[in-house]
This record gives sequence, structure tokens and C-alpha cells, in this order.
Amino acid sequence: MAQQPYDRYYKAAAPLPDYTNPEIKTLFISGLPDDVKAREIHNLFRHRPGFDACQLKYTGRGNQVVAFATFFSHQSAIAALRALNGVKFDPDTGCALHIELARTNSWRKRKPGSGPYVVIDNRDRNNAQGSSSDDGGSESDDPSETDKQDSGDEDDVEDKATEGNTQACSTLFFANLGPKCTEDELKQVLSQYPGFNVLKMRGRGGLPVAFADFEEIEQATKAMEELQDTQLESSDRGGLHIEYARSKMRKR
DNA sequence: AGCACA
Repeated sequence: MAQQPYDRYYKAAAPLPDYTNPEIKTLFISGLPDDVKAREIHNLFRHRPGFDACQLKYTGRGNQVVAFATFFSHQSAIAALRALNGVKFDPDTGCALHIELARTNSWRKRKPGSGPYVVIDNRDRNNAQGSSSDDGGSESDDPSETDKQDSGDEDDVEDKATEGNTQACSTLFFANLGPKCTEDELKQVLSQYPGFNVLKMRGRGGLPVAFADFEEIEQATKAMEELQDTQLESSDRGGLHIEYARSKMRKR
């Protein structure tokens, strides 16, 4: 009853996950219900700092499905692992996520044009599921997975051009930071976004706020969208609140 | 809701 087929699967596949290998930026996720959608995996990780892309994989072993999530750094992968490992993914069945560092990084880089997640379906070609090199080879756009085709990137994102009342600006304003938030922590997150220039933190009578300057408005927008509501490790409150700054940061 | 630096 409580015995899950994937238990056997991942124990056999990853006998001793190496949590210390700093090369690995990819997480291996099992414990997923077999009707999980790639979109759900994406939503699970999309607000984690440093998240790059993910893939859902039908292993071909029964209905078993696993996922891989790739980050821009080992550290951010570990942070997401710690935050999400053991989390109840399906409240009905109570089944919990099992997350480990993957044994090898995903070779797949997110291409500018392509979506943030991909589906790999081995259910029909039931061969070659034991080897370590079967992690892809195809960008198979499965017709059964049509959720992503029209909208590409988002499904629950309201993409107004502006946040609050402010005009788009290449400097971002960060609020809802915890008192323990450091410049380094924020810098580390932001440095993973193209065009990131300078960070300035200000302690506004207790709670810190921050300003992050980007080369281009588009790059600031991208970072804002991806980091909005992200929980920093230092946070003792809700996720990041980000808006366009009211004025561009002064050049020095 | 909280937006500085000059």
C-alpha cells in the first residue's frame, strides 16, 4: 500500500547521492504522482533563486515519472533542495517529494526561444532506461503535453508592463527583506541575471531595502519577474517584493 | 507599504 514503486527506482539509480560535489547544479526529483505536469514542476521551482530550467521525464517504468531541475549554481540547487525536499506535493495522497542532487548535470541549457521546461517521454520506447546517458537526446514535444504550447513561458503570471504605479525602469526596488538580509546574499542571487550592474542596500530605520541596477530595462524586467516573491534564505517574512525603482540609480 | 545615491 504505502510501498511506492519509485522507492525502488531511485534507490537503484542513485545509491549514494553526493551532496558535496560542487559541480552538480541539477536536482533529481522523485516521489511525484504519475499525473504530474511539467508545468507543476516548473511552478515548484520557478521562484527559487538561481533556477534555470526543468524537465519532466516519463521513465518508461510503469507510469513512473521523475523530474530534473537545473540551477545556475550548485549553491542555489542545494538551497532549493533543502527548501523542497520532503514537501507534500499532493495533499490527497500525501506523497512527499524526494529530492537529491542529480548524478550528472543536465546538459540541456535553456535556449532563449524555448520554454523553461521540457518533457521527455520514454513510455513507448521501453528500452535503454537503465543507462546514465539517456537523459534526453530529444526535445520531444509530446502532443499529450499541450499546456505550454501557446503561452510558452507562463501560466499564472499576470504580465502587466508595470508593477504598482511605477514606470518601467532599469533599476529595481527590493522590499520585504528580512533584517538579516545581507548585500552579499542579494548580490549572489542577482549576479545570475544578465545585465546586472550594481546593488545598493539602504537600512530604512530597521528594515533594509535595496536597489539593483541593470543595463537594460528588459533585463531588469526579466529579473523582477523571475525573482518576484522569492524567499531568500535570510527571510523571516514573506518573499521578495520587487518593483521598478522610481528613478534610475545614479552612475556613481 | 516601505524608493537612495547626487
